Amino acid sequence: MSKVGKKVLVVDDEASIREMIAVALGMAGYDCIEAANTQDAHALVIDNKPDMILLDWMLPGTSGIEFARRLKRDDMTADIPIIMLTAKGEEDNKIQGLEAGADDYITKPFSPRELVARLKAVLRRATPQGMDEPIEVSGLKLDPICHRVMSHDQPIDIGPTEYRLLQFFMTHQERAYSRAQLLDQVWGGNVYVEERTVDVHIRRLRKALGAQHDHLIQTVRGTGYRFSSKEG
Amino acid sequence: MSKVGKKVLVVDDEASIREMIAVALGMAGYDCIEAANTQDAHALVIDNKPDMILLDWMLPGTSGIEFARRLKRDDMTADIPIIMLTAKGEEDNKIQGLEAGADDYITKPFSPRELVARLKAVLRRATPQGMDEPIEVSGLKLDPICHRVMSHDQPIDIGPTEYRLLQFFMTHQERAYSRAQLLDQVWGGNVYVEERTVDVHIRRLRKALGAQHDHLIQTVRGTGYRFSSKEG
DNA sequence: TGCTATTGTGACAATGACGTGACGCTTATG
DNA sequence: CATAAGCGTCACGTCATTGTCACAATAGCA
Repeated sequence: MSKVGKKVLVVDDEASIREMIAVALGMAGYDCIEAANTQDAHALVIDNKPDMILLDWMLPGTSGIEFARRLKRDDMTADIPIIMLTAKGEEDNKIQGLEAGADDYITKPFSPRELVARLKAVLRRATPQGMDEPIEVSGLKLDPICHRVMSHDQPIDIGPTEYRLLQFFMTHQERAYSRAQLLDQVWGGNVYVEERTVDVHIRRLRKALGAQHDHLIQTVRGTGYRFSSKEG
Repeated sequence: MSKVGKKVLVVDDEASIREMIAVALGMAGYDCIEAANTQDAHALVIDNKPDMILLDWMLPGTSGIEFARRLKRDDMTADIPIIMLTAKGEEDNKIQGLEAGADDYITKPFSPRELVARLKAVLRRATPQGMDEPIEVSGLKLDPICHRVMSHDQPIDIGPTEYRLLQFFMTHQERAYSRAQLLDQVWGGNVYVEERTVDVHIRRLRKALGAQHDHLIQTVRGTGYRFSSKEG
């Protein structure tokens, strides 16, 4: 039934939080190792090579962000996804954390279910080969490194949300997604947004793609949307 | 008409709060059942199997947290998401509530809009869709993941009802079904539609499949229809 | 061959889902 | 501070889908 659990390193100075996370992850079939500070954590990373790290922002000693930076600088550990745990209202920290290389963040307090959901999403997204390689479909090219979309060598100007939407579609082609799934994957799990908002961004993306490529995004009536180069 | 809303159990000792929530949920298309204490609530959970529970923290008798723990301990009820209603400033309670298995919390006072939004988000996370395998019969392939029907790599365009009809047939081949059975299985149990409506959708499906595949759907005179790759 | 029950077929109005433009709000940018 | 850009929501228009009907076609049977 359950696959061999991925190893998750939890870094937090509060033992009760670690305990709660460990329980939640255990029930979801993950192996959990714990550290109370970044020094122990660093040793455990080298030692156990976990598949993912849950990292509290507020830590005594070296701050979480510094720890994240150090991991991302080392090729051996740069590929390990990091989810940052932040307290409510620390918006600035989130941005800094993401810039430091974190792959997602969760605001405390969070539910075990949400934790596992985000964790799954990040692990799913963390396909090593994918994230930085350009993707091209029938003359439409998305380059994550340049953070730019090109249509036959002509730049296409779109907003951040449309970019993430297109990136998700191009990395998950052929498959149909409901509005709810798109909100989860593109907007992030814990935002409360009307489902019809997806329609509007689909519209903006289609318009930006132009007649040349807008047929790539197909409406699946009664279900959601799909990205496919095949006609539909 | 057919959209039977999800059932939501509201547990709160103040009737006015329950009333307000019931109205808000009703307008959003949810069925709402109410309980004033955890004993009634527990009976209603067993009885009605709600899809989600809104649970006030401060309750006379068994506290909300105890109630939540009991539900999460029972396999039959452990999967029901719980949103806790807490008063402002009860930060400790929130953490305890989440540890007890609650999936989210809302701080009073809250707007109906926020309530519905959070509720949607939790329900969205709680209902992952199953990964179904594609089915193929003599060049006709139905892929539930792409939500698409292909005839020898050519997409076939059909409406949602025809899609569900075809999906049911392809997962229940070789057997004849009456119109009443098809209405049950494809339309859903408690909708009133004429039996002849099935004929019309069979017709539409056959037409969409084209001469290539329409013989797969066979008329069983006096009984109903059957999906089979064998002739006659 | 006729007769009747059953099914096929095209059309139609009502419904609902989706597309589309506009608006106000927030946040970046100068 | 002013301006611009991006975002989420709404209201309305448009079109696909749906259930129903009337009538034509067909199979089964006397």
